Amino acid sequence: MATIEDVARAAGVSASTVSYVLSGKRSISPPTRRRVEQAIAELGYRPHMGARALASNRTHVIGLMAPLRSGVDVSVIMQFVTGVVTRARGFEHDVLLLTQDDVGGLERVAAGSMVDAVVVMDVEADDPRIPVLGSLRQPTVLIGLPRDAGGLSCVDLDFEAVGALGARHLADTGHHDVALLGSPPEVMDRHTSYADRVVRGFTATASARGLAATVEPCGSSPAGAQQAVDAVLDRAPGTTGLVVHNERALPHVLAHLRERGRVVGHDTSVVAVCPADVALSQALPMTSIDIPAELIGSVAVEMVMARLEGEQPAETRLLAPVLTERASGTPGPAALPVTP
Amino acid sequence: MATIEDVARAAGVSASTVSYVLSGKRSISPPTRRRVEQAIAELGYRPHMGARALASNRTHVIGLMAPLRSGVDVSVIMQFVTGVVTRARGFEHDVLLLTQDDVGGLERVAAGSMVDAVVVMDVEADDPRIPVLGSLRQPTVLIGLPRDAGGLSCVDLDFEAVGALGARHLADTGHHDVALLGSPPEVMDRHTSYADRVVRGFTATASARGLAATVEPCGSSPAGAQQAVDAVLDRAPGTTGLVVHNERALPHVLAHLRERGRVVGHDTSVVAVCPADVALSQALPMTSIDIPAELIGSVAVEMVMARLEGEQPAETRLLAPVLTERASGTPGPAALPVTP
DNA sequence: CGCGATCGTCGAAGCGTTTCAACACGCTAG
DNA sequence: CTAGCGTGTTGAAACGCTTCGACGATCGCG
Repeated sequence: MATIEDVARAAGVSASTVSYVLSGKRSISPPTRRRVEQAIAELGYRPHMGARALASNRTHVIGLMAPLRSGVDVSVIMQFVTGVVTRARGFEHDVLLLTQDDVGGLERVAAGSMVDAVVVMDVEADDPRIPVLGSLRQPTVLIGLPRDAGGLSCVDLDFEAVGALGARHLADTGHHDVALLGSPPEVMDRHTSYADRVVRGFTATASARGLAATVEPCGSSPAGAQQAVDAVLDRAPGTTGLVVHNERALPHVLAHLRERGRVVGHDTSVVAVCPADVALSQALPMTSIDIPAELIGSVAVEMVMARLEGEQPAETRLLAPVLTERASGTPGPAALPVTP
Repeated sequence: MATIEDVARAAGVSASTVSYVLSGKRSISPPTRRRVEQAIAELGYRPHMGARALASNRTHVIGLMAPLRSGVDVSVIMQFVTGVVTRARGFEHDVLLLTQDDVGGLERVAAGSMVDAVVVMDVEADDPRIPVLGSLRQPTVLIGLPRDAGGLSCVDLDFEAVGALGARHLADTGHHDVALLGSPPEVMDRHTSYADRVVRGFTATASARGLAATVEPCGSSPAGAQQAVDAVLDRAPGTTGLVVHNERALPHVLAHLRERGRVVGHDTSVVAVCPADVALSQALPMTSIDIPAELIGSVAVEMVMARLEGEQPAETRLLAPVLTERASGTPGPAALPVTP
């Protein structure tokens, strides 16, 4: 491997000059710059990142902690990761991947100076990683909204607004009896931040609009979905509008609604909360509230990068949800007052 | 941050002694070792990985190139990644994540000595990354089976055996008219290695067993699945046994078979080729040939690690597929010779 | 015409490890 | 009693880069 010295020699300059050509931190005369650049090209020189990190205290790597256990909303996770990696590359950074359960890993890579900054996904209401993150010297951004961010920056979809938007849309299209099929029971019980927030937004807006609202957790398996649908339809048979916030259960919910004689998009409205591609790959194109996971990932990187330059104060950014109408929506009873 | 010098001072030894305690490359007397370990604990010392990489030429990081574009078999990809990261941690290594399209990234991280080794996922029959990988000084393992590995090591599920196993199972359970619903047309056309191999194994074994076999690409969308099912059933209405090798299309294939009056697990046998968790989360628990993605990922790491120590010759490992019978299988006509 | 400012370049001092050669010490064997 | 050996420890030299301070040259200006 060619070193900076080799390049310097080939270009007839000193190593520091080469370094300045590379970093642009000092002005270099055009002819010198040209000679250096040519030498770099000829030798195929690549700076040794370890040496660079040692000298400059910058690794050009950011750590990303992602929930790799398969199961929950895989495609959302992939999109987060894609957003993070892609945006990081835009800042000339690479991404070191940590698994969710490897809590010690955060301390390890941070204290070992393997990363310049850290992004953590899937943060829960009372996340045990928050104190750890607070003690790192690297800037940190959380994807998710913990109860107490402990002075850390956060970014997330505004899930409370998601719930509200779902309820509002159903109300606006004439539904009166509505239900939210939420996350799996275990997620609900864990009080994963987003699950609670959706419920809160949904029930608040439903009651403000005078709707009769039911909330039911919903397992991701066919059986779980069936059970949830049954629970809602048995308890409130008049339900005509549903918000479904469980990507994996969605197909099974649709299937079971059908089995119970409901025709989605005709006598029953379903609003899915999921990434657009998932909404489109159902049996019926779903009216949905998008989870812009890739965008959130890239915003997270931007925030963390900003903190890597100047000292920014902690900040929380909640992205406004957007609803797209597709085939699974239909006017509810109140929209057709004359029909019995 | 405490440095190795701080630790040395606190323990009353030299820096090199601390280094040897850490690496175990030289014997250290028990009392000294104890003092050093205590100093490390007290100071919360963590070696600076950049410095270590510079001095030792080992980063303790492996590069992983993964197809992050969401869409194709997300859960399989996640499981690969999980397998790689988890196993790498077992070897005290971390994982740097590269996206599939960032071909230059390979050269960048390798030449910049950011990684000790590279694992590349989703390798195609004629993959443009192979020549690049061949020129790296770091050991490399491909997940997938290119036409010409160019002297690189590979690991993959034996997809030819998968196709054969599917056909054999259907033959053994008495089916005569069988079909393979394969990957999406674009994947087939790209001659992605595994798609071709499944087809080859399936048709060869089917014809060896005297079956009438149809092969049909199958898009992942509801429409694509429907079309594929229609194509098979229209062309060969007597088909009673299906192998489906498309995780995303699977639910739609099942739904459409049902719409066409087929009762899977009763008059029609379906063997899914997919990870076990996907097989279990269908409307009906699927008889399936597992794609042990996590295992493959961890094997890839083991291979690359072996190459990091001694010089191993290139090697190709194909994992034997395993079929698990569940509810979607049923005896075919030949198994009931007396019934008309 | 001389003076200070500006520009481009350089030498050297780190950055925090690893590792090699060497050394001190206490033993054993001759 | 000493030569020789093994064991545990050390000092110093890398590793490849960044960056600070300094220096000579060039320039504008009074």
